[in-house]
Amino acid sequence: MLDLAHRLANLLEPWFHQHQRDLAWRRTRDPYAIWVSEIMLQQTRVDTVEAYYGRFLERFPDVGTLAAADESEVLAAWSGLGYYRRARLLHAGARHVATSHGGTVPDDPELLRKIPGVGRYTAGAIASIAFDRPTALVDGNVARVLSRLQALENPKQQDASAAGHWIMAQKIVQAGQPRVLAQALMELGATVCTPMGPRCEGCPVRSECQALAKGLQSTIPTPKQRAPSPREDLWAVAVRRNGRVLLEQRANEGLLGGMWCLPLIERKSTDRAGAPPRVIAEVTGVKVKSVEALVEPVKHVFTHRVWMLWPCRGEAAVVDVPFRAGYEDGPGRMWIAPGERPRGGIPKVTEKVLERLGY
DNA sequence: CAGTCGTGGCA
DNA sequence: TTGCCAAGACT
Repeated sequence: MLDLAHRLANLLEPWFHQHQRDLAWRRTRDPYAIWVSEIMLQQTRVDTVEAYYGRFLERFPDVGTLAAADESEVLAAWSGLGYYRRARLLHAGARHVATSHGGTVPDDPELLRKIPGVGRYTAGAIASIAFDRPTALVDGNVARVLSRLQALENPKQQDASAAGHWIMAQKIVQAGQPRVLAQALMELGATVCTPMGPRCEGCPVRSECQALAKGLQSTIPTPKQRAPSPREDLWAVAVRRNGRVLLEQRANEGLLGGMWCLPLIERKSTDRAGAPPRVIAEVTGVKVKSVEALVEPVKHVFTHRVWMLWPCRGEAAVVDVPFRAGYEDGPGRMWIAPGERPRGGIPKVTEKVLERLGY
């Protein structure tokens, strides 16, 4: 009698060959391309990634190109994809591989793990998918599949960090073709063993599923409770000068680190006519002669907070003074005309506000 | 180790 | 409309 891992492997391999989705990153065995896809896919839906993956690889076709690029170019290519630290870590990772491995992505999980932005999951994914090395990988999909298969009702055992999952995943990927089984486990979680309304009728491993046998397929894993997102009301200040508006690059650390945004100023319940000119001058270094507030705020929901951005225009007191070349105004400051954008990264939230303001 | 970090789609 | 959450890494 085969053990569970081998029975699962024997069921998953033919199922994956027949039912896998046709995804761009499955049409290559280039470890660099697979690495890029894994970083993009972190906490991000397949449909979203598909819009970025091809363009990114055209612009940065190999490790050397990415390593040689400016960070601003990388962030520009990542704009709109979110979790921008991933892009900066990927860039740092490319430089690490270029420097320490001569531009060749290593196949050893221990070495992969040393690449910036590559954690335990991604190291396992690259090793197993790109190099067909039997290396465990547990993401949200795999954790859910394995939790249901074994009817694990303890939330600590359900988490992707649970030791039991990594042991089981290791046994499964080495019970057949690692490249196939690694993707099959995730594909099953993404298309059949979904968080809500799992399609157990079409599941290749339903005969092995203890959750289904107990009728627990919809209650495992236990939904995690999240703290409510605090709401922040901010003025999004469009300081205008000669028809251009000032953008500033945010600090490298923290939310939207390194991205280009309008200056943001805390909006107190007392002021409604716009950000106080004195505060605008303090924050931007530009004196404004008048401020005009728009009526409707732009709502932007992050994972852990909600921004209510209140656009307001401030006309610079000094006009008709020529800009410097390129309209750059010192490091991290730039004046843009309507339809124009800085070299670097622009988050969606900035695009939303600029559009509202007619830029 | 619990918190941080974007965005969009869907029930 | 609101809430949930999707191929995690890092601190």
